[in-house]
Amino acid sequence: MAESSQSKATRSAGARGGTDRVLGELRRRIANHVLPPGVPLREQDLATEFGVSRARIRDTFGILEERGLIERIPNRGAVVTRLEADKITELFEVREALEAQMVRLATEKAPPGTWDELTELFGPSMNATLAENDFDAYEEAVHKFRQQCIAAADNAVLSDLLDSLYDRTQMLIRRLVLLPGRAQEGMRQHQEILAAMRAGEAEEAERLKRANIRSARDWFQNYQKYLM
Amino acid sequence: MAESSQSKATRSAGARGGTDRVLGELRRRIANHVLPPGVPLREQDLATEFGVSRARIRDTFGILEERGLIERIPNRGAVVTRLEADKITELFEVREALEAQMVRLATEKAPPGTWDELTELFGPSMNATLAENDFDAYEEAVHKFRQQCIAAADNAVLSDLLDSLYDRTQMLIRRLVLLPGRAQEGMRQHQEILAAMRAGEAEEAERLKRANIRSARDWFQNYQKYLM
DNA sequence: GGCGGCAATATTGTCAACAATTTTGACAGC
DNA sequence: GCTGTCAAAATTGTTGACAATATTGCCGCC
Repeated sequence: MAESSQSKATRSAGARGGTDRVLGELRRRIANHVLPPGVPLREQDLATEFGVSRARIRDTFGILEERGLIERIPNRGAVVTRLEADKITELFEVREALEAQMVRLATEKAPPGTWDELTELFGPSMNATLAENDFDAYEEAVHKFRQQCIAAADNAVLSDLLDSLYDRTQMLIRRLVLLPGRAQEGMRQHQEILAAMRAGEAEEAERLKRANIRSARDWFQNYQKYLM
Repeated sequence: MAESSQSKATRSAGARGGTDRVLGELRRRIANHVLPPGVPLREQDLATEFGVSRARIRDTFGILEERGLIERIPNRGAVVTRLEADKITELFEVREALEAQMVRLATEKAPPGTWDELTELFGPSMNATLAENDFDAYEEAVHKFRQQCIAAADNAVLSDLLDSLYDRTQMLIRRLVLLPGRAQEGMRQHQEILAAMRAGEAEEAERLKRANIRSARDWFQNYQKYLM
């Protein structure tokens, strides 16, 4: 995430000047629920905190709204977006398409050996870790998988869209991991995906990733009342 | 396009106040190359033209930049984005994933009979129209296909992403149609996609749509020097 | 003609003030 | 306690001025 935000700034050669710093920080806080859903955002307060003009904050708000992270209501201000269940379903449907493509492109474009280290990471030691309910290590592994695929896919447009989606859903994804049996299932799925990727079977890897996101969506729908 | 822009305004209950009007108009001009790539956009001039504050224009610029339609350079202003070949390739890769998902969802969600009228539209009379090099009718049919799929897919997040992508690529897509044989190929492909959709074969429809976008990308790459 | 220097001009970025709108708090009445 | 009214306070939206930065035009020199 931080890397992607940084790469965007680099790519635009500082196009947004001070906005990137503010934007990156607000994205982080919103994505992590440091600023939780429903919280109002005050222009002047943020301008003071970040030492920028109010105009700069308003500029940033435009971008945050476009990324679905906040909602602005005329004359009333901005609030951090609350995700409703139907919107989450929509996000999963889009995520399914984009992450499947990410995996497909990564498989097609990556040189041999790219996925060896990750395959080890998702190996027997991780199974043992999960048996002890250590979700941190699993989460970190999934994060690493994700980053490596994005890098290998080598598509900045896709990368940005995935980041944007992730900003909006990461706390939910984190909660999903806690559901009994979900992590173990996800683990198996990632192992299969990686096996297909190592074998260079892009279409199969894509199909498996698609199934992985669909199952996440199913878990969300089955446990919806505990998650929201 | 106009409908989607309108639906966004409705959904947010006027969240952006006057920004939507300005945003919609600038999107239209940029997408259609009324404001062609490379053209500078002057804040004060636009503020005067639209009768809004300069702050409102800057707000809109933030959004346009987030949608990839303009680039802003500190202290120098905004210009309409020029699409380089590698960025176009990236856009095609993303488009492939999203439009395939659009078609898949549309197939899964639409009631029987939804695609009958479109199938007729892409029928023998359109073949005859194309034989006379009447691309307008074909383009209109593809547009109608697209809109109907977006509506049937019933996913606002996906819809917005597709709109955003289309804004950025529509002039190129229009040029592609002119290439000798491209429209005829596209025509066949749409007929096949619609057949799969009518048969309720979501996965097959998706595969065919994917192939359709991939072939568009191939045509772009083969005729790149004539198109840019 | 090309280059450099410099002033004039244009444009963005910021600031402060104020208009417009909304929210909050205090109070009275039921 | 709840509701309505009204003033005070808070916040957004706009405006104009000006600082900061970049561009353009003019002139002189080689």
